[in-house]
Amino acid sequence: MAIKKTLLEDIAKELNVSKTLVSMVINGKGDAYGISKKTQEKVLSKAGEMEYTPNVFARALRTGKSHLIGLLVADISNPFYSNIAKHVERELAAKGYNLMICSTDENVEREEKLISLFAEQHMIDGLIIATTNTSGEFFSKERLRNFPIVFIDRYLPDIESNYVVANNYQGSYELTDLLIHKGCKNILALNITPSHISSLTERIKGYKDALTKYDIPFKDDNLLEVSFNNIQKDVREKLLKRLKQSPKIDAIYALNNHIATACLHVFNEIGYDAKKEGVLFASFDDINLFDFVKPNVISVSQPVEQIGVEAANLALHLIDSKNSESFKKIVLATSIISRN
Amino acid sequence: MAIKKTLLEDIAKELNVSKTLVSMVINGKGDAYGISKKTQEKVLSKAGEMEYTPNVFARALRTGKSHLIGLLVADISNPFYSNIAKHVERELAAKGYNLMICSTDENVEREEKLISLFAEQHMIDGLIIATTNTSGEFFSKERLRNFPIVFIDRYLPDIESNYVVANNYQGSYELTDLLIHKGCKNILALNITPSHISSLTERIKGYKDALTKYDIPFKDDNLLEVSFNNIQKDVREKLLKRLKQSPKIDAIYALNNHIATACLHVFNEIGYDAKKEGVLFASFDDINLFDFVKPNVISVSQPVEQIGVEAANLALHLIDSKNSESFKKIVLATSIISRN
DNA sequence: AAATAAATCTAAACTTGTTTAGAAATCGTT
DNA sequence: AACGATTTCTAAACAAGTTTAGATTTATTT
Repeated sequence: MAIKKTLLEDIAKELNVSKTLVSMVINGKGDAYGISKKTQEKVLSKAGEMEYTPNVFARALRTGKSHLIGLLVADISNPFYSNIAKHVERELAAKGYNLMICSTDENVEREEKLISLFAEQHMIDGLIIATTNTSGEFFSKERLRNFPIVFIDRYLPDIESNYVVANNYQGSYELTDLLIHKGCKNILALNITPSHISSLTERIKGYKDALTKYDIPFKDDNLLEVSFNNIQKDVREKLLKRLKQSPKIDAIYALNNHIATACLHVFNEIGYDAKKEGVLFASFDDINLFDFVKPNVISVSQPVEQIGVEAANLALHLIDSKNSESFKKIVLATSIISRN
Repeated sequence: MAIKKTLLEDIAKELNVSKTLVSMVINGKGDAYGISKKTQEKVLSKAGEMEYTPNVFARALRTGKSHLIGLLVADISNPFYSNIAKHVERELAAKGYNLMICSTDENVEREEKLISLFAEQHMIDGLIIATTNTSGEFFSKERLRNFPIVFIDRYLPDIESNYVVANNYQGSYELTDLLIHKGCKNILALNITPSHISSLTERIKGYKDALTKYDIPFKDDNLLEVSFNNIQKDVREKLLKRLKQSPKIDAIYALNNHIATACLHVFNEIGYDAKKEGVLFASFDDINLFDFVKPNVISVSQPVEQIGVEAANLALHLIDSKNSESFKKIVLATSIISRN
């Protein structure tokens, strides 16, 4: 038997005023609607006394605004995403918005279902998303066309959109450049396939362009593609095979943190000592524990906090400015952590 | 200019029936209300054709149910919590519920504010929470008394509640037991203070009881308390100091993953080689990258998936059974990962 | 003091569904 | 054909706010 909640009407009755007035005052529009200061105070104090809190559903139903922003990520257990989530949440909280985080489990269907529920239903006022979708088709739907959406981490090249991403090309280029400077000529890159994801294609491009700069020919043998659904097994298989082939590699470059972790597992399993073999190990995406893992990890660190903050503010901006001017594309610099 | 959404009424008009009927059919209550099969089919096909999706706010306003469950954690960027979140989400998705994850940033006020918003407002149907609160007072409020709440990771000893936690006592006891079996007699434990958090007090208890079992007297010098707000700095300071004192320690036991990471940073900074020093390193909470970090980490792994699944199901159970029978307390076994 | 203007407040409509109470149509029975 | 019983459907109330249009009350002007 739940306690009856205090309603606007209850306060109104207590004070012998209309609930209209109470609503206006509670929403801080007392002055705008010319409610006397004295009355405003009465209402506010009574509301406090009666522990009034508005019913979010009634409010959202009428106003079409929920003051809720959705964050959809592929996998909330990935520290890259959970760190972004933390910063988005902080930034939004400061602005009076709440964040609803959902993990799609790398499942496109689930992602689309959640977007339908949240965005089309206007359950949320805006959406921040690291999409797992391969094309922009879904987002081009009439109903979503005018919904405030901010892509993070990845964007879809076939549609115009607002996004906040790290400069994947530049980061990968610099990392490769560093490896080359450290004397590497046979850098084995491990990527995810199918790599329709913008961040990954750009990392590959940066890698290749850096090679080109130093006249190092790119060899197909030095780019292993591992299946997205089976990273661990694939990395194991292909890496083991490649390690036996010549020309011998002098660096291993994992294109994201999942692959990096998978490589570490393989090293561990076969007792591979990269240092002894004279092989450098690098990873795009930094994990703070990399500071302590055995093969030294040279990594590209993404500005996680900045991504979160910028994405939050961009989302809020889009919500405020209904007339969708131009699309905002924010590209943030990465930094190399070399851990000599 | 947002496209006009399809409403129940629109479908009703198209078919020349009442919106009541449409609502009944859409909610699968057609048979219960005796709507003819033929009409039901008409409605369903028209609804599909017009891409109808109900307004969640209107529905929630009327029914008082949102089919949304809240998950409040102190810090979503902590892999322990983000992993639980992932499993809770999976489990709930399978049951037709959505999860709303919020991170309170270890801020009690923010936690209470979010609970007020979500729970008291019935924005969510149930709450799963790793509370940062120190007492059960807030949760004893009339308004929350009958709200379905499942505590995870930590519970509040001063109130009766439903909870799903790991067996912190047993895990810590076994870990200490293992260290002793490996020859350790001076096990330095690092804990967070003030340690009102149930999980931590139980870990301490397990540690002490294991010592007692082997007639090893507990020494105050072997329990360092680091401030919650300043883990890194405190660990550094106190650990460095203790390392210089005698009797020399032969094991370092971090009572959670934050402390473990902080210890690793200190080791790194001062070039402390635990192995060479003959000191074992242990941690409550496992992180998968521990597999690769330099001082071997002996850890207690919590059944993250199980915690998530059990918490989700317990929450759903509480939502269904309004009459709050007895409180369910689920305590799950941990496992030791010794990484010799 | 009447007329006009300004300040303060309110009744009713509105948001979009769900549910209740009851109407209309169909059927079966004598 | 009349009656009640079923079957099928609907109008209106309801959830709890916000907003609009307009009503009162008070103040100002002549």
